[in-house]
Amino acid sequence: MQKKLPTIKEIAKRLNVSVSTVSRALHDHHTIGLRTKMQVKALAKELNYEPNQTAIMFKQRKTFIIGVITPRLTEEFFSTAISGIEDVASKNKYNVLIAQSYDDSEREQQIVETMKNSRVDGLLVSVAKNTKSTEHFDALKKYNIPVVFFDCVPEQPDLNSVSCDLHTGTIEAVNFLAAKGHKRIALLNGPANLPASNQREKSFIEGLEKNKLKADPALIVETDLSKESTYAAVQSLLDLKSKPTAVVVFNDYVALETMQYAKSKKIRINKDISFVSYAHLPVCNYLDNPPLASVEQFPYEQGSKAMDLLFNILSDTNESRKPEQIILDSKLMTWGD
Amino acid sequence: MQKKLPTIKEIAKRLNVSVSTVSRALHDHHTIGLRTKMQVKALAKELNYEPNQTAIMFKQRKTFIIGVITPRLTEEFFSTAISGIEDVASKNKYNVLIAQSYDDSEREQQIVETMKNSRVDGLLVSVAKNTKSTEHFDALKKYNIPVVFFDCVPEQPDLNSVSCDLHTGTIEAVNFLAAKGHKRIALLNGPANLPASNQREKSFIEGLEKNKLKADPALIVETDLSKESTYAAVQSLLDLKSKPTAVVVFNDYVALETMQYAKSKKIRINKDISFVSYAHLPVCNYLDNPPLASVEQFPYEQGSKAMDLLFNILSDTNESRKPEQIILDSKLMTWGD
DNA sequence: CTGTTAGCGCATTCAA
DNA sequence: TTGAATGCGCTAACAG
Repeated sequence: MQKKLPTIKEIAKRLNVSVSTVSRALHDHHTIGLRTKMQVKALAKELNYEPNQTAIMFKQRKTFIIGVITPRLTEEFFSTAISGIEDVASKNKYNVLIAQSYDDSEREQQIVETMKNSRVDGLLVSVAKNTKSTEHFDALKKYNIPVVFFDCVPEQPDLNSVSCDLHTGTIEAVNFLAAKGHKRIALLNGPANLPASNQREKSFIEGLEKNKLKADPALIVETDLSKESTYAAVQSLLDLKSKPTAVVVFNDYVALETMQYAKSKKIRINKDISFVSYAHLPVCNYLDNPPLASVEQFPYEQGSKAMDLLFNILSDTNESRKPEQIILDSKLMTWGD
Repeated sequence: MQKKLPTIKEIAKRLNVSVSTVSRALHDHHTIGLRTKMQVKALAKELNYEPNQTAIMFKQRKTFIIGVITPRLTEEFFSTAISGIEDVASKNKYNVLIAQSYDDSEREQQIVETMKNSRVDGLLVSVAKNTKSTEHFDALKKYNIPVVFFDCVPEQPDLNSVSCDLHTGTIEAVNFLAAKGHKRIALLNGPANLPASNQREKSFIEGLEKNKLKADPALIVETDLSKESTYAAVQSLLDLKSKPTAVVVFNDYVALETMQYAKSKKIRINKDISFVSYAHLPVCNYLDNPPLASVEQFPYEQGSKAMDLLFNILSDTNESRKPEQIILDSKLMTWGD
């Protein structure tokens, strides 16, 4: 329970002026006398007056709070994205409320409900993996709470979103390997039901074709992202009569497990088989054998741009603004300085 | 700007009852007729009525928001701690507002100000490295906003805090190395002005003594945590006539750099020189040569216990509650399953 | 330039 | 069991 703090009423009483005068003085309203303004400000400072934000939220129907929902914080991708969000938000005097869905659609739905009730001014969401429908977000429209999706964006038109197109990076990855002379390049992909997986596969095949390599279906395998599933997928590649000499892996985490497993099978990393991945985690810098390269998806930029977009929407008086999809290009990068 | 939503007044009008009746009905107040209660609830559901949290915050002088300030989110330690906080908070219907100080004391101060103005019910803080004074937190007492510090706790009595005592883990670390036959054990410590460094050094020396090893001052070196400084510190150890055979390193990040540098100097990791560290980052699992062991500081537990403590303080009617310092024991751990 | 007044949505005290 | 009235702190429309 908050303590009782000085209010404009208090200041008004002491100065024998009206509350509106005090309010105007504190806001540098143009219809205020310089003398009274000075007096009011002086007393305000003396009393350590601070406007009661909750009263302002209530009155203005505006909380200056942005809600952010991500699957988890501990994944560096998301904490970096949130840093981007927070930096932009704080520059605009907004606060950031966070919650984790743990990739659980139901929990996500519940969080949306909470955020709605606490009257956030807007929402930034990277959806849970198993979120298929966007119904629980549609409800927010009725409440005039704009949503901007980022990174993991629902497959649906007419949404505001910021995402990173994996196409360029994937093509670069295949080019990179092809340039090194690899002919049999495998794709260790994520679950087929993820848009992220489809994008990778599509671009991967396109990359092969561009390099006049034919796509062998046996070289495209899939993991549900669990360790066991990844191991099985890798093993299936190793079991092939004609093994791949290079693998494009779903992301760095999976790549770490993949390489660990391969190593245990006496495969020499990046010699017998080369690896390229997605995410470009800084920590791979410290590996003895990191993937040769990794597709950067710019989480900080995604976060900050999503926040920018949300602010644009919020400050847009036009009610029926067209949804905007901002798409960044991914980029193949190495860990060299 | 929020849209106009159904209010209790609206429900009251439609049902030809008073607003107070509606309010009571929705709260299952005991002085309410069953019939009217049912009617009210039915209509509330039909209209999709949701109580306006901002009005409640305003009226009740309570926001159900907890502010969390950490140096940065991208460090897994902190994002894990925040997960602990968020899990406990959401179980108690509280929301979590986050902000990063980037280890800058001034920025931290500014954030405290913002949080104070947005009337958070309480604050959880892991202070910036260069924060010496706690003045900016003292101010919060006047506003009745309790603060619980965690992990990086100011050296000052009479604070509420949750921290992890490095003593046990450090002793275990030295024992561990001594048991492996190491006689010359070095400490690559952090900046001397950090409490965290002092704790390590004190316990380190105690550990040596317990193992009847004498502490050689030349074996205690220091890094300001920058890569260059770390390299220099490592080099100074390698330059010794009588090199250490084992090093206790400030944390895993520093250890990664240390080992990378040592490797470049043809030192065989954990053969020529063994390494033990602090933090126990999961990602070290994937290194070819992780430190042999690392002192776990239980960020999730620190976060959740700090949140628990804050709730206890918040629900404590007793104004002058004694400050409580909760101290967890650290623990030396390896990355083996 | 300044004062008066109303009202945001809700909980709550006092009457009935 | 219910209603009427009040006020939380602030902004803003309107009147002077």
